[in-house]
Amino acid sequence: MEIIEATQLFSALSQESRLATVKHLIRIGPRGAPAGDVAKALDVPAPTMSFHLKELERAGLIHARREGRKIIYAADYGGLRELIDFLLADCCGGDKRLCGPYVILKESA
Amino acid sequence: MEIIEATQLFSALSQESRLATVKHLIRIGPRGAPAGDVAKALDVPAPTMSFHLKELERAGLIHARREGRKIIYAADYGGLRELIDFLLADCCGGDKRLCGPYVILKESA
DNA sequence: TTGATATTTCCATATATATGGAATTATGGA
DNA sequence: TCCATAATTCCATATATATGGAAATATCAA
Repeated sequence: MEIIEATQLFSALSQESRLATVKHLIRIGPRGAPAGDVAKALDVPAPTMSFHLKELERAGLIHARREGRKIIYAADYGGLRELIDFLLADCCGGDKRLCGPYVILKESA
Repeated sequence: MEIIEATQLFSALSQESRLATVKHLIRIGPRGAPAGDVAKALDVPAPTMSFHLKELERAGLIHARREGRKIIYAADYGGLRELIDFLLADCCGGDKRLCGPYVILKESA
């Protein structure tokens, strides 16, 4: 992953509501949740939530689909894996002091 | 790790020069490098580099020590490990879709 | 159509971050 | 002391990000 792409991922996760959103959507699983439900769960006004959801989507950490009049957001596991892969492989270069307790069993996607 | 602490780590890594600095200092190893050398290596003016090094130090990703008239910066492996741990454990909660290829061999620090 | 619901876009405002030249502080050597 | 080196702080400026009310858009149901 290019360093510039990585900074965009980090930037997306550098805001409290957004990090909480990602955490929330991972917990919910692939089925996801409508924007309004996420806003309620995090106690954030709708326009603010909409802004943050767009940011996360732009970074490739979540994705959206329409279902009737609801827009369902769900975690994008690919984008999240890329970030973890970047930290463990690209950035840290398999350094034992960083990756010590983690072992890569197979090549990452 | 608290979600607010994690956003501070992500924020520190959300800037190109800073992420490159961390990568550079990890490569160099625990001995570290003086501020001026890092600035030259990344082709960044001294005051700008100083600003970014402070940000990284504040986040706990690097640390500084004086050696004569030089100030030596080195990667803080603890801070970096916390971030990886947060992503794999706290945030993703051991979700197979995210942690799939990684295995935690022992409890993290 | 009309109305209710779901979400987004618009936009003014506030706050935070990044940049780098000039001046300042700190250290060591002659 | 005087000079050169190393790094920081100061500060003006530029840019980016966050916030949320009001208005606009989209969908469905009666």
